[in-house]
Amino acid sequence: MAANNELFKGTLQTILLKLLSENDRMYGYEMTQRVKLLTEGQLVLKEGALYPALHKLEADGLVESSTEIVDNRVRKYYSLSSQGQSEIVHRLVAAKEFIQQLQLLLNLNPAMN
Amino acid sequence: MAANNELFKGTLQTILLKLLSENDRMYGYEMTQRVKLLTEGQLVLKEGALYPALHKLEADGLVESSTEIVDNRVRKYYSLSSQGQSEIVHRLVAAKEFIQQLQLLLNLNPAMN
DNA sequence: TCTATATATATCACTTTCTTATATATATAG
DNA sequence: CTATATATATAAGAAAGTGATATATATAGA
Repeated sequence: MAANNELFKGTLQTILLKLLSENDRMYGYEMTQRVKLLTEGQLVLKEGALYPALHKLEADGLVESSTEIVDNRVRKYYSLSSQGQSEIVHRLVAAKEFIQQLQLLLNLNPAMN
Repeated sequence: MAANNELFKGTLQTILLKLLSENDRMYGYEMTQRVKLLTEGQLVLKEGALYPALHKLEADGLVESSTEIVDNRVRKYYSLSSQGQSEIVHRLVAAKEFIQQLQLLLNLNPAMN
């Protein structure tokens, strides 16, 4: 998933849910482009990570999908389920705590920049 | 490794190297206690993650170990190798970038707290 | 015309890294 | 006698990535 480091392991689902919480509906390829744009090319979502992750989120009931034909190509739109909407709230709290603990352990607190 | 979330996947090696960069020498059990103390019990290093990680760091030449008998019990001290000392610098840069990108993607920027 | 690239999704073999459980051993507290 | 703390180690299994491959359409360029 990550372009240059291993640290993003475990964060992909949260990133995808967050994208969907802001965009109502998105398709996989669109997510890869959005992330690339937001991180200025530093983080590249690979298909081998992305699609299985989306399938798992759907199997777990956190997202719903619908397939459409656009420009003669198959496109699969995802959106947050109601369960996914409550789940992303918890995931963001967990992510925030994770970042704080990691900054603490690595002495990377924002105040020390 | 983590007490309550999956996000720490991939960060364990960096945390261990950082501990050793600050402490000259530490043994495994000591690291678990140190992390527990620093995170106020929120992050618990499990043995099944810790010891294999230390063995891997040693196999990769980033740490060195020496065994001692203390209080009649075996204790294995680890310290950074010279390679480990240069590696931790890069890992901390990568961790810092990782945190910034994650904050960006999840809208968890410090300024928004 | 052919090729490369972009768009778009999917799966599979493999690797890494974790969890959970088990094992061993000593010391101390109840 | 038992539980807990100290201390290290490994093994089976799960989860989540990487890298490669496959399929299909559209477009740009040589």
